[in-house]
Amino acid sequence: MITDNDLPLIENRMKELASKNLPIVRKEVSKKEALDLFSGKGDQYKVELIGELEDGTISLYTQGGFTDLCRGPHLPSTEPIKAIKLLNVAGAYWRGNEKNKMLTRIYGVTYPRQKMLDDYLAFLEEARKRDHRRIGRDLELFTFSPKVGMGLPLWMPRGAELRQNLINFMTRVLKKRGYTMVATPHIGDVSLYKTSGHYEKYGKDSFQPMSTPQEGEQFMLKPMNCPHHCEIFNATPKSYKDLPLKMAEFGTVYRYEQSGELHGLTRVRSFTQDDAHHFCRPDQLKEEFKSIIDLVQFIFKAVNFSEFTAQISLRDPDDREKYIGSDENWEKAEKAIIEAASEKKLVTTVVPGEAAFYGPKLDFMVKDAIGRKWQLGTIQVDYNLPERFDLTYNGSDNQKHRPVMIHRAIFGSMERFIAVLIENTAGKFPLWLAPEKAVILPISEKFNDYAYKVLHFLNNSDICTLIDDRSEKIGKKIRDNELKRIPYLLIIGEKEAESGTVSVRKQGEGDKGSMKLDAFAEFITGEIKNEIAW
RNA sequence: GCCGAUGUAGCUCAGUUGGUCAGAGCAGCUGAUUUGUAAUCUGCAGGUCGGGGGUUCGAAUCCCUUCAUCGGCUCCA
Repeated sequence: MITDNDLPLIENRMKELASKNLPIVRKEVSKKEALDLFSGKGDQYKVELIGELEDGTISLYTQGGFTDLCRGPHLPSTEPIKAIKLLNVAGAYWRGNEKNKMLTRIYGVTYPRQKMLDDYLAFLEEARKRDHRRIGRDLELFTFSPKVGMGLPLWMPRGAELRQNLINFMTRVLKKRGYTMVATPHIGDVSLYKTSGHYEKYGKDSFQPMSTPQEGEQFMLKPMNCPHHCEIFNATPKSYKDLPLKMAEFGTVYRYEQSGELHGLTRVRSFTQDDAHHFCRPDQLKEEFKSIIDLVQFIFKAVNFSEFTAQISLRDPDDREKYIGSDENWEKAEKAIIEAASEKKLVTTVVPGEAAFYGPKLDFMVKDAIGRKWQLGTIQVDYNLPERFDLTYNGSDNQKHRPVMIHRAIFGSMERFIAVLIENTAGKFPLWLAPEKAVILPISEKFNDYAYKVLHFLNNSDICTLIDDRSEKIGKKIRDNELKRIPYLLIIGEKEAESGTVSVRKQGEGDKGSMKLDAFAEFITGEIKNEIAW
């Protein structure tokens, strides 16, 4: 068994071999030769791989006394290998299938120069400081409690304020874009999810249904909002004039995740989606889809996520059993996504086999501090739920027609979005998102009266402000509040009290001079408007 | 769930081969100080060393087990 303790030994051996400047030689062999070679070595895994390769495409690489099966390419020799660091060891299922045996995989990096490796390791070190779990604790944004349960985040006051700022912003944007807000319960009858198909697909791997003591009704914790929204759609007759109908909810959902899957706020068992469903006519599908891409771009720009990637997830053509719905509808849905993305000039990668079981999707990913990609926004076309819930509208021909549904989330979930936001900003949130915009620092207790007047004035002006009236020296207060990443520090002493001003210090930038109190309030309000207006 | 690692006060960490080893700094509370742009001083309080079991005269230290966390794998409606 290999453990972390073995890594230095292996690393030294690698460096030793690299310094020998061994040539690495490629040789193409027949399938039979390859099979003979590796079965002779008793290498069952290589033999398995070779068995699936085409004769004539098999290449071997030899370095010193070691010969390996590999498609290549390889370095011409070990000469360029100058700097090696083995990072960790982890289990990995053979060929990525959890039904297979788990092998041991060693992760490492190498660079042609030691300086480049050092830079990378320094980057990893810096990235650890931006870990949202660490910042979340230091800035008192969120926490977890074993008593509440793993994977169930608790939003602390400052985190809840931040979260609410995002929700308020999104709500304003949605209303401007013609969405209507709804609200639905956290549980739903099992039959709801049987109708939707989720029970059959995920029922066994979910939190199990709870039942009422007298009636024996069966309820599930809501794992998604769409079935509830379908029932709202169904509650009143719909006309083609009502479409597209865009129904939005900040809906909290609960999903069972395996214990090893949980990860800070990015992978949790309870999370709040900024969920919405567009119910539209088939001919409106592409336009609706494009409008959502536009919304994603708008929101991501607002929070400075300039480096996102977009992925189109299609059905696995070799495994149609995994999916529900007709081939015809799948083809229509996939075509609509591809065309919409192309017409919006979105750079995408297409990945077969990654679709949801009911439809293809377009996902937007943003990286965390150490470069892991997380799915945030998602747009999914769905012909199935409208069938299953028998959703209809009256067309201009006075006939019943079936709408198409688009599921979409922009943030994805508040939890994951904020995690990525924290890692991308290192906790230095833009003013409009910051839990508190300013903190007042009186030089001494003598100025507390004026300081509290300032506090009340700002809070009454909808500028969330704190006061630090501890009997500490001003340098200490500045340090502590800088570390809390509060955007503006307002220093108040004799001069300010006499002139009705505040001395403004911007987080991370230092002294900005003094301003009249009302001018400061206007300035802050203006800054926030600038940040989220465009 | 699987593989590996980690788990000492709220946080960051010390604790030699098992034997006054339960400690420090920061945070907290006291008192003093009333301070002009990134750490004022004093005192106090805080931990059944993740939980449980075992080995031993004796366990934070060794073994087993369990829980949680971290890095991956798998999964992700």
